[in-house]
Amino acid sequence: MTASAARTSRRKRTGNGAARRIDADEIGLDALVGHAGYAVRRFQIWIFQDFIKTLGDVDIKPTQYSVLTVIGANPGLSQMAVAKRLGIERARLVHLLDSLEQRKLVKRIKSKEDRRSHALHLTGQGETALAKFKRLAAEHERHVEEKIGKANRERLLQILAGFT
Amino acid sequence: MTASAARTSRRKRTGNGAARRIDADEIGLDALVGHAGYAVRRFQIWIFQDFIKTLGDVDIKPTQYSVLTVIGANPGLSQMAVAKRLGIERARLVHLLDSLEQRKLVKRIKSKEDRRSHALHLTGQGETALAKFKRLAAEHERHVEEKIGKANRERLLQILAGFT
DNA sequence: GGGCAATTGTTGTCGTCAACAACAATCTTC
DNA sequence: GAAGATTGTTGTTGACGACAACAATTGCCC
Repeated sequence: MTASAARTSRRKRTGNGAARRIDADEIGLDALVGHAGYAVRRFQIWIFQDFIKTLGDVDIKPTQYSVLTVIGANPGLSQMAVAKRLGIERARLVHLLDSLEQRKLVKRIKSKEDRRSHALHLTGQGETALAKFKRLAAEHERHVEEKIGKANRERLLQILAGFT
Repeated sequence: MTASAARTSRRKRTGNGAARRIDADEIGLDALVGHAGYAVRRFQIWIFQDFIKTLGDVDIKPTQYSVLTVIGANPGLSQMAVAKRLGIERARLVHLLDSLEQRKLVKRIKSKEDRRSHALHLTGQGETALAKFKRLAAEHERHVEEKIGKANRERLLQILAGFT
């Protein structure tokens, strides 16, 4: 049916149609190639793994990094505002902030304007730590460049700019 | 510090530095813009949601679709081969196939060459169903085109071709 | 050719994460 | 002031990846 059915293999046993011993890279994906979602999913897995590995020493994962970055750039934000901006549920953000607060990177300050909400700030430690995280994140970004090419990375960011 | 700190708001109360009432779209992302991983993650969320919605009537999710497509294009594959090719763990694939087999889309046939393994095939129902799924998936792909542009989608697939 | 390592499918556990629902405290609105 | 909305919190559920253990079977090695 497809081209892959005619390929050879380490232990070929063609003819009866049953199980041949084949390698993963000779399996045809057929319609799957040409699906943006599939390519994006695989790429996203790769990129997250590299991020986690590159920031492994400081134990910061992508979501934590995004939270710290947004708070650093917008001190005093409420949890609701951060959650909405990053597309995180506020229930999830609670635990994320619990962890970051325990590590003394972030502090929740009771707002006086709205006593329901917390104004989020980086601690002193948090600021210097974030600076280091950003350096490591830049290193990770260089890995992306090495993987797909500098120009392609630029183009990718341009294409997906509407989703930030 | 950042430009966003000087912006206005619905209920501005600048000066004391505490909580202002601000909208999500006026929060600066600072360093987050320019991170490929963040853009890709947001895009992937959007694209999966659209896929799930578009294939909602037939209740097929992206992973199920990828499994059916690979089996359809390579009949007789073992579970191990499918798992390796799609980057799914074989433990996870067990449940996926249980579900697809219950829905009479896929059948596991005991292989005679290697009695440990199962040769995976689509059923008759599975073939006609997959044809329908592919039509819906093509519709989803058109949504992607409308979102980012036809040329950009092509370029995206080209850039990420190495991850399929 | 007999024994040992590797592979395949399966089951189970653990930790992460998104999606909800419910709740108390507080704010907004009328 | 009362009713409804919002904020942070807690808890539950289900999907998912990573791992480990296991039986059945195969491949390999001496």
